[in-house]
Amino acid sequence: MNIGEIAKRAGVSRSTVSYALSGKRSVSEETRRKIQRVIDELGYRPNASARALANGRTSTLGLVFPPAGNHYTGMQLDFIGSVVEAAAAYDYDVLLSPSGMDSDRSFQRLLAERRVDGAILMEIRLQDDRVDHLVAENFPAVCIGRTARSDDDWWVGLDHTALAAACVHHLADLGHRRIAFVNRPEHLLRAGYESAHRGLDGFTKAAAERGLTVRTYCCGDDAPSGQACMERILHDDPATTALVTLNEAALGGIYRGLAAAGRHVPRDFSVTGVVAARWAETVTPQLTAADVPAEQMGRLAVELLVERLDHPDAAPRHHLLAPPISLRASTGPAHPGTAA
Amino acid sequence: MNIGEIAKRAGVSRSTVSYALSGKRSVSEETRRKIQRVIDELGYRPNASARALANGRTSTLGLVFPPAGNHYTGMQLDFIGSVVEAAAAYDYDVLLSPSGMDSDRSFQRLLAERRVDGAILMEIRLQDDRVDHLVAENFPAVCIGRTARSDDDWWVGLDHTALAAACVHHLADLGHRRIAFVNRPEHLLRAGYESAHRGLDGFTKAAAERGLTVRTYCCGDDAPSGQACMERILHDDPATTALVTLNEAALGGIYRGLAAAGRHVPRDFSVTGVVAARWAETVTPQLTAADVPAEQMGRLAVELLVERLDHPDAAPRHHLLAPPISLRASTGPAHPGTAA
DNA sequence: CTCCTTCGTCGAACCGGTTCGAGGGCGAGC
DNA sequence: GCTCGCCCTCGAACCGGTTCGACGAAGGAG
Repeated sequence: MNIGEIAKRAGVSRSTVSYALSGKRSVSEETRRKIQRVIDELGYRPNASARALANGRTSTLGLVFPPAGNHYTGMQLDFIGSVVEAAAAYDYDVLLSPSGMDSDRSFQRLLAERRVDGAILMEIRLQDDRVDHLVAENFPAVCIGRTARSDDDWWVGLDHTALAAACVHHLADLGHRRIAFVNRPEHLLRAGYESAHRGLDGFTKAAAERGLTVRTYCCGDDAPSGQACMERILHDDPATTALVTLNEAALGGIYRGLAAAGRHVPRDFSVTGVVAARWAETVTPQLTAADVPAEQMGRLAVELLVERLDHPDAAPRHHLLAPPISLRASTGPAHPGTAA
Repeated sequence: MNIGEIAKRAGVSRSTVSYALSGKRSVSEETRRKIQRVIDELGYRPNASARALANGRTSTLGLVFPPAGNHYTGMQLDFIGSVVEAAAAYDYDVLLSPSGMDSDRSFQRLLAERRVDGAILMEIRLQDDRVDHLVAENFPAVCIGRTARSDDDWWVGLDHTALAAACVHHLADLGHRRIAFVNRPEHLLRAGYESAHRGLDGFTKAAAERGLTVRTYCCGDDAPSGQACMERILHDDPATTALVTLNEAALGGIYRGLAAAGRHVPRDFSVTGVVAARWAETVTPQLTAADVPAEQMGRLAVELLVERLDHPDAAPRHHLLAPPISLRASTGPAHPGTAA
């Protein structure tokens, strides 16, 4: 039942049981065995709440992500999985908190009620009140993504600017001159989501550098939106021969839109973007893309957070990742007849 | 800081502050306002661990799912999202526990250390030690899926037998005579996962009823495995004209395998199965399938669990769902020339 | 033989809430 | 005017651990 019960049955005091379990003071071998036997018999495990209250640590990490109203993307899901696994390796549990908006109830619960020792934030915005709030309180947190001013903060991020630019250069090298950009949904762009902004930035600058003609689009996070977006692209400029996308969930729809328009990938039209490998391999032809290393990022985020928890005064650290483009089957040279 | 600090500044006792917050005893309007002002000034929120210790409830639900080593399927991910959202509506947090195996460390933590008030289990096996254990302890839990003996238990499940059978009948009605079944990976089947078993059962019985020639396959949870499996199917019996699958993650590979073999869907080959709508819509042509209502199931699981927590002696309840087949574009009449 | 350590154990206080029983103040009823 | 009862409020105990200071016994040094 509780530690007092164990103590009574072992004929020792509560504190001795506690020391036997924690090893923070020496306990005679004989006493330790006596206690251990009682514990094994009763299947005793110390109560987590009591322990958390006494030593001020909950052994739980918070994972803060936007509410699922708009479905999760595969990338977000991969993050969740890898964070949970990595946390388990450090003996931390993970508490999920669907808190997109600033200072909402769920977020407050996590922090102010001290349910978690630290937090990992997903879907960061360039100006993010949640992050500002955490930084101001010096609360141990690590972001997956980074805000506009991120030098003195803890995060693991993708270099979306460089990745989008790499996609543009890849297409330009293949001879494409008129390309489109399919971004995340418009409300996310307006809200300032960093991947949407930096990706768009990288795309636009690289395209200007290479003198390409571009159009940029926002697209809902689902297949039907992807198809509609593809139709719009071909309607707006039928001479478009390639696109770059950050929108994983729209990918299936984009492919369908191309098929419906009679464009063969990659002969008539090239598609590339920033997408986790397992999703890039789902479509046919498989997508040439900068593979988002979601698992690695989740693991790194946990490692950083654990380090920050163990060394409260450590200097901020971060990892900026820029995976190379994996050449698969969705891009090819611009068709001479099609190029404008 | 803590309730004592609030009490001191408001000039009352700690118990009065507690009652003012909980409303379990009446507090004069004046005192209440005084306390509230101090709380607002200091931004006080009661410590969750202390509260949990005192009243024996953590306001947290555990979500037990298999470790991500084998990646999550879209369905699992939809469950996680909907469970978290539904739980938030009832003021519960959700603690994730990656515990596929019986009685492993993470599972023990949740239960024995009383980190959660109740648990939701995913990926149930026909004989499931975890479930037996929970039932034996009368621990408040709800399964997404059901064991072999499930009458006196709490669960939300899909009628996989009926769904697989419905798929078979749909194909038989279209004139298909030689069909295949693509199941979840073999190790899951061997481990006794209920969806794999019941789905296979329903498929086999319905096919026998209709006098169809069948082959059944296990297939890894990813696109490359799906493609390999498709190749095997066409190699083993080139006259196969349709298949039924429970394996969402393999779907993209199955389509690719068909394309590689020059089989057009649905003209030359029909594909159907049990898949969440948003994934069925991702492939081209869109999949005719029994749409797994993942969101509804997650919500129902939380509702059942909350009810069980509120009424510890309530009789077991469950929901068996059998969504109809949504006709999309991946099935068609057996081609006269192709049918054996 | 005495003094001083060291080792093992214990009791008590504490973490920050909740809850119970008791008691003070005040108005109503007789 | 006294008593009864109600409304508020308070102090103390409790939830189940951890941790600190103290203390008795055993052992080594002088």
